[in-house]
Amino acid sequence: MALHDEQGVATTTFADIAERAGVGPATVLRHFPNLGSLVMACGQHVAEEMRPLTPADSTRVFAGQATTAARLERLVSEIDAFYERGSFRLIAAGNDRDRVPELDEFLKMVDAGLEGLIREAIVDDAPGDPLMSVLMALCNVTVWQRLNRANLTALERQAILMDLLTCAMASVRSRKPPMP
Amino acid sequence: MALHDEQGVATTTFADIAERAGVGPATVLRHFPNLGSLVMACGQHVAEEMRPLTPADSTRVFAGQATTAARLERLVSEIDAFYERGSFRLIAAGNDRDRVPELDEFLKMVDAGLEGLIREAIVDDAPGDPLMSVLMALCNVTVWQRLNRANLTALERQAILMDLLTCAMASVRSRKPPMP
DNA sequence: CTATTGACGGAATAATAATTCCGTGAAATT
DNA sequence: AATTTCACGGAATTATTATTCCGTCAATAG
Repeated sequence: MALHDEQGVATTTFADIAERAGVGPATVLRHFPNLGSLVMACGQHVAEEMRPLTPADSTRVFAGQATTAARLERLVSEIDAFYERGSFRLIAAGNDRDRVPELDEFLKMVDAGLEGLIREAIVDDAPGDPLMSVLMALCNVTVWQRLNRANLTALERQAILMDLLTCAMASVRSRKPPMP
Repeated sequence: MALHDEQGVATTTFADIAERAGVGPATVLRHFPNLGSLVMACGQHVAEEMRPLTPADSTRVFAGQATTAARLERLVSEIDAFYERGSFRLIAAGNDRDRVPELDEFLKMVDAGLEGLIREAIVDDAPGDPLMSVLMALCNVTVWQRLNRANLTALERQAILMDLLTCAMASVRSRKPPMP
C-alpha cells in the first residue's frame, strides 16, 4: 500500500514490493499470484481507512434532520471528511482504473455508495436522473481536490459546496417544470 | 493519435504504432526517438483539433459583453464547446500525466489558458485566489463529463453551469467581506 | 529424535517492449 | 551511367518485469 501511494499502482513492480517487504519476489507472488489479487487484498485495508460512504450511513448521518437543507448540510460535512480521508487514493486509483479492473470495480462501488447517500439526503424532492448527475458532478473528488487546494478553511469549503448543491437543485428544478 | 485514443498513451507500444502505420518499428523510432518526442508531435495536432482556450480568445469571446453575467454566459458556451471537442483526450491525457511529463506540461498549459480566460470574464469583480479556485473546480473537465453524461441538452447543460458559476461567485464573496 | 510439511527466496526462464544494427533499394547528384 | 545519400525495416540485442523452479530451513507432527 505504501508503494502504491508513493508511485502509483500500475507502475509498482513485484520486485519493488518484495524489496520493500524485505522478502524475495517469489514470496510476494505466492501470496498474490497476480496484480489483481494484490489489489483486492490492499482494497480491504484501503476501504477500512477510507470508510467509503454508503446509504447504510444514512441513519447515522441524517438522524433527526427533518429538512432537505439540514440533511444536505450533514451530507456535505460527511463528504468533506470522506475526501479528507481518501481523496489521495481515489485519485491514484482513478489514474489506473482502466489498467486494473479491480480498481475500476472499487471506484464504481464507492461511486454507487455516494450516489445512494445523496439520494437519501434529497429523498423528499423526488430526485430525477439529471439532478442526480449534477449533484454527483459537484461531489466529485476532483472538485473537492481543487477546493481543497484553495486558500479555504474546511468550514468555508463546506459552506461553498453546500451553496453549490443548493443552487444546483434550484437550477435543475427550474428547468424541468413538473408534468401537468 | 488513433492508437492513443483507443488504448491510452502509456499502454501503446512502439510496435503497435509501427504495425498500424504499416512500417517497421525501427522507422517509428527514427522519427520519434522516445515517447516524449512522439507525444510532443501528436500534441501539435491534438492542440489544433482541440483549440484550447486562452486569454487570447478574450476579445473574440467577450466582444461587446459589458456585464460580468453576459461574459460568463459566453464563457460557459465556449467551455462547453471546448470540452465537446476535447474532453475525451483531456481525460486520457490526465490518466497518464504522471507517467509522461509531456502530457503533464500540456495539461498545465491548457489549465493555465482556461484560468486566464476565466479571469478575463470576471475581471470587474477583482477575482481573489479562492474564487478562482472554485471557478476552476466547476469548469473542470470531469464536472463537464458528468454533466454531459446526464440526460441534458447542451443548452440545459450550459444553463446549469452558468447558474453554478454565478452561485459560486456570490457564495465566495459573501464569505470574504471586503477589507475595511 | 526423525520425518514431514510448507513457506521462503535466489536463480533461472519466459514474456514483453525498447533500442540498435546493418543490409537493401530508391531517389538524388555528379 | 556511376556514385552518393538516406530512409527503410527485418533481425538481433538489451532492458525490464513477470513467472517458475528447486534447494533450504524452520516449525510441527509422529
